[in-house]
Amino acid sequence: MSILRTPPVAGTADPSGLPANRVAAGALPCNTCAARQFSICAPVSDADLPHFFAMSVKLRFEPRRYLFDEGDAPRYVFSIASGTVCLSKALSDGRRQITGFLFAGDFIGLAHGETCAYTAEALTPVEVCRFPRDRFERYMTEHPHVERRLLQIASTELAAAQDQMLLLGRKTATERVASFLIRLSDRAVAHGRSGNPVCLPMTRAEIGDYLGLTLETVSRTMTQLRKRGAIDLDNTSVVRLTSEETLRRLAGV
Amino acid sequence: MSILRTPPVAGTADPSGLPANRVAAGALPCNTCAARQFSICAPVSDADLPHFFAMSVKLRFEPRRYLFDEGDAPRYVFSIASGTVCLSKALSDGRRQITGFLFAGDFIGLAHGETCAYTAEALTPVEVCRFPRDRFERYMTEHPHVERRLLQIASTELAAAQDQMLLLGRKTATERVASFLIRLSDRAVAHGRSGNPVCLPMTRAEIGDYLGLTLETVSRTMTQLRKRGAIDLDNTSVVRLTSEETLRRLAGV
DNA sequence: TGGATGCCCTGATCTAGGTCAAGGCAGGGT
DNA sequence: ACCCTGCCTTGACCTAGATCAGGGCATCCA
Repeated sequence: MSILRTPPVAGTADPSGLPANRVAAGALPCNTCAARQFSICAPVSDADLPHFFAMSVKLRFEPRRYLFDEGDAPRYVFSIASGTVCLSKALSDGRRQITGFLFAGDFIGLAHGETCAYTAEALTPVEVCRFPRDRFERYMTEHPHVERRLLQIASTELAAAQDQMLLLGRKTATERVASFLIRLSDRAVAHGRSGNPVCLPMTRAEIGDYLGLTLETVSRTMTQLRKRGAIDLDNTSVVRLTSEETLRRLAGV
Repeated sequence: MSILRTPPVAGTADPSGLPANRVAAGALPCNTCAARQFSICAPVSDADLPHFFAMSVKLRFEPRRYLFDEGDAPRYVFSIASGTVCLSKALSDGRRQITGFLFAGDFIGLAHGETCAYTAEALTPVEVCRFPRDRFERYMTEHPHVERRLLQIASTELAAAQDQMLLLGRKTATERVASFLIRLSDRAVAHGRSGNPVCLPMTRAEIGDYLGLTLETVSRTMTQLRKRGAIDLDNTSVVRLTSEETLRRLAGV
């Protein structure tokens, strides 16, 4: 696995040219960060934001780059500013399970023990704020609001994981794909974007690795949903939900 | 679903006969609770234990009783003192996925939103300490050590959930059953008990609902593991791991 | 302009595990 | 002593989805 790991590409997010962790308070990029309100930083007070921000470095990862790999020492935690990341676990023969797709506002760094429990890979160009794990934990200890927020995040993640177990253990291929499209749509709405033309910033193979199916089955199921009048494909990565009701029924509760 | 719900049976755990939440500090059942060191109460200081304990009621649930049901208002959180509980989610047609088996020391109450996200059912006679959710949260706010501990628990649960997604999405039936037996064995060891004759306090159907298989496949796979020399069945609910190495190999990483 | 590459779709065939059915065995009640 | 019930096992058969294979269509680069 770790052979596949590629080093991160340093970002250029701070237009001031100053080192990312030494920015004047008034010019904090956080103030214009679209992901802020959905992020771990949401409960950080304006007064404390410079201090919080000072712990971080903003980085950019190109598609197919790894933020970290299963088995690495967990030195950092991340908050996604933009782009799509997938988390995955692999078996030694190459079979893998994607455990989640993450978007702007999502936090990466839970569930690690002595080593990283999963791989985090950029699927699109990704911008993240990266925090050293130990400093982040110290900060949390001193700022219970942030710790409380992280507990909420963990709790939400856990509920999502349980939903996914139900999907993987008991749903049919049609139900899986329909559920997946609905979740993406609902998530877009929750983040204030349109839920209807749903963007799929991942390949059919990646969807398959998320849904416990092969890419062929994902593809076949998509055309089947199209023929049933539930969706329409503008191109392979933009899905219009022509009948959300049909889709929700096919998703099977 | 909620039709199935049965009311809890009040416990008789406190031999003093006093109401469970009014016990003298010196006589705290916590002091002799075998589960204490593995529980949410582990980080509670001895000095604070009476206060913590005063929030709780000790209850006993008989097999097949529900602690709560998917969709209920989440009024309580629980710490298991003894017995086995399963958490599950169901589809409207009856298919269900067990998302976890819980034992002495485990905490129940994460991952709920407005309503309970899953059903909790006693598989054996179960003793729990039950805390009102709101009082428990207030206590946490005032005792960061407990909140920190809950975050650790949530993080561990999340890692386990991701393992389970890999199992459900990508492992074969043999790998699933072998992984399951190994996990039970490892967990017993982690709790200071013997890892080798593994007890299965759940039925084949329940194992199937946990592993995304049918009870027939679980049964067939067990006899296959027996024929391969990996395990031996003393009776249907006690498994001896005759070759742990074979079993770990069959579990596939 | 013409490969080369990466994704996607679709058809033919295969198989792991599901479904259906029958029988065994232990424990509990009368 | 007998039945009933719940659980487990095993056999015969079936099917959803995997596997294998081929072809299409963008995008990129020489």
